[in-house]
Amino acid sequence: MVTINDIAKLAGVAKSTVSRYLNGGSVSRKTKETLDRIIAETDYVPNTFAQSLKIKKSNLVGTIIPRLNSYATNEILGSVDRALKEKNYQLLITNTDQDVDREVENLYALSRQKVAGIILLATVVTKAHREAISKIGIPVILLGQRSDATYAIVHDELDAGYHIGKHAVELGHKEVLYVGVTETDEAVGRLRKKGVLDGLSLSDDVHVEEVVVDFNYDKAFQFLKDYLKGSKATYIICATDNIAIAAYKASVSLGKSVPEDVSVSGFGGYSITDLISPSITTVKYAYKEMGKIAVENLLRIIEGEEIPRRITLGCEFLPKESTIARK
Amino acid sequence: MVTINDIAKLAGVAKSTVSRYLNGGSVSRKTKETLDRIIAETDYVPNTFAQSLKIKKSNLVGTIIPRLNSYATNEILGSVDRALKEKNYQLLITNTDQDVDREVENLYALSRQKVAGIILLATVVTKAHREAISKIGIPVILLGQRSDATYAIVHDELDAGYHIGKHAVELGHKEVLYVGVTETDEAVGRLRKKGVLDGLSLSDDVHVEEVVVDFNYDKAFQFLKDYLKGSKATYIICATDNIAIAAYKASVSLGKSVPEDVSVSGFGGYSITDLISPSITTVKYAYKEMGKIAVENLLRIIEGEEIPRRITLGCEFLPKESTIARK
DNA sequence: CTGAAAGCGCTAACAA
DNA sequence: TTGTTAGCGCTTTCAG
Repeated sequence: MVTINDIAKLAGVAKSTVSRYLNGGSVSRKTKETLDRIIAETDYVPNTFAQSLKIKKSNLVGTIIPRLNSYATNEILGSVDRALKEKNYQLLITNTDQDVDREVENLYALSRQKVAGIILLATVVTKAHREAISKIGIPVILLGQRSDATYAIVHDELDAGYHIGKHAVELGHKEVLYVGVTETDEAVGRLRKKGVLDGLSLSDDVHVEEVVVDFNYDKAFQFLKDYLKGSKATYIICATDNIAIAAYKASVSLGKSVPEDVSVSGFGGYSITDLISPSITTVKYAYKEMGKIAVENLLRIIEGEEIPRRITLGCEFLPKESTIARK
Repeated sequence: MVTINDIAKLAGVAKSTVSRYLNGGSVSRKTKETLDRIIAETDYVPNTFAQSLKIKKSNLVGTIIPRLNSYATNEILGSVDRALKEKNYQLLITNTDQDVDREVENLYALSRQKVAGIILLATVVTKAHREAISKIGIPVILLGQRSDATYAIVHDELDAGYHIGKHAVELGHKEVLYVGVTETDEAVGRLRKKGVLDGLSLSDDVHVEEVVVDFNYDKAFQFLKDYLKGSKATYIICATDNIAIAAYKASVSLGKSVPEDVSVSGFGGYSITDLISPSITTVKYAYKEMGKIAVENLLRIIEGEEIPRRITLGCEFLPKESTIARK
């Protein structure tokens, strides 16, 4: 391995000169040319550990995600990655497999790696999270959940829910089933549902039934396949697109057709909602934008600038075949 | 920031003793207890840069992937991550957005980060790849493509293709359309197709037409929507599940029903093949196993052990509704 | 513009 | 078992 010392010797200068050259300091024209040549010849690359050890920070940005195979996660990660690359940072991804404790563990693990900042796709924010965030002393941006513990970028869940609730009312549905997720998930479990109920309350004779399922497609499907037998709902509002697809499949398996017998909608704007027939009504979130803004702001915090503690991103209502009869 | 020196002073021992304690060397019972306490009190964590600088290797393993939002990638990455975590390694993911040049760039970028090893989900292996691999002097495992440049774990593409070809023949199809991808992709473009043609040749009066499309769903769909107008094929064999879905959608948009008018199948075993109706006949690859073995072997190489240069993973043929009339 | 020297936090001989 | 010492490769004063 060739080091800065080797380069210095080869060039007949001190290593501090090489360092200056490397970091854009002033060097004479002649020294620059020699160094240009020698570095090219030797394929020298600085040792990032030595650099980081010295300057006490790395070019790594950590992310903590609940799972890899999720449309939302992928969209966000993709744009985070792109934005980071532009700024010469490397993405360090840690996956928690939906285990909340591991979110906290990873917060500490990433701090040990001395990442410059952390982007946390949180599901809940517990006391342990707050403690970790304050303890590690590294900028953390929360995505999808709000908390006073740190900066957060969130979707407008209330508005998203409201769109769907209103949609159901406008279509004249009276029996609605809301298939939600645990309320410990503040954003998806509580706010999204609240928005839906707000929208539904535009009419006073809508009857709403509520159930809670797992985020996981298979589990949701297994549950609904049974549950829907006893349901007389004409509109099933699901808290995510995955659950919506499970509800659709479950309905079909019970001999009901969508949207003729029962309407189904989700949230998220996953591309799969267009791939199946009928296409699924949904609300599209600004995942790409979220990732981009997260990076921009994180780097800003790292530079010591101020940014807003809360940013709320808009969403887009996309009515499709699953709630509106096909032509 | 608390360092090993602080701990040493607090405990009244030399830092080498602390280091030994940290790395499982022998320390007296008494020293151990003091250190236990002090480290807990101070929340001390070793500086990974200093460690890595010293021992000249990191606990990072790099991966290079063509894109994030792919079922195959996610499956592999998930199991790689899991396996790595068990061994106390961190995953560093770099995304190339399908840009082959960036695969090579990332090889160098990862070597600069001094990753302990690299798992490369390659699409092609060019001379530049080979050069990079030999230059960086870091173990590289290739996934999905074989090359004499380094270790490789691949799917049994020939067998997979053969299954599908044979299936078409057994169903009595005479007019088959093969929708493939570029042959620069050795595994998917060439071997998979070869397997299919081998299978089809079990009958001598099958007529095969071939076209090449992009891996991208939208692009494939746009192309097929037009192309299929002039096709009289009764079975469309697609090189990936995504393309199969595009072919299915395109067929439907042309008023043909699947599988009554035309059969469609893919490769991969993506979960979406079960989500749409009709479910899509496919060949399931051992993605999870691939990731797991990749990690096991990579760590083995890092430890200096020998492993086989080539590993071929089996696949599973899954006939479904898109080629076999629904009950 | 350049060089000498100190030191980032850690590990690993080597001696005691 | 423990401490001393010498770096790992780099950046950064501080003199020159």
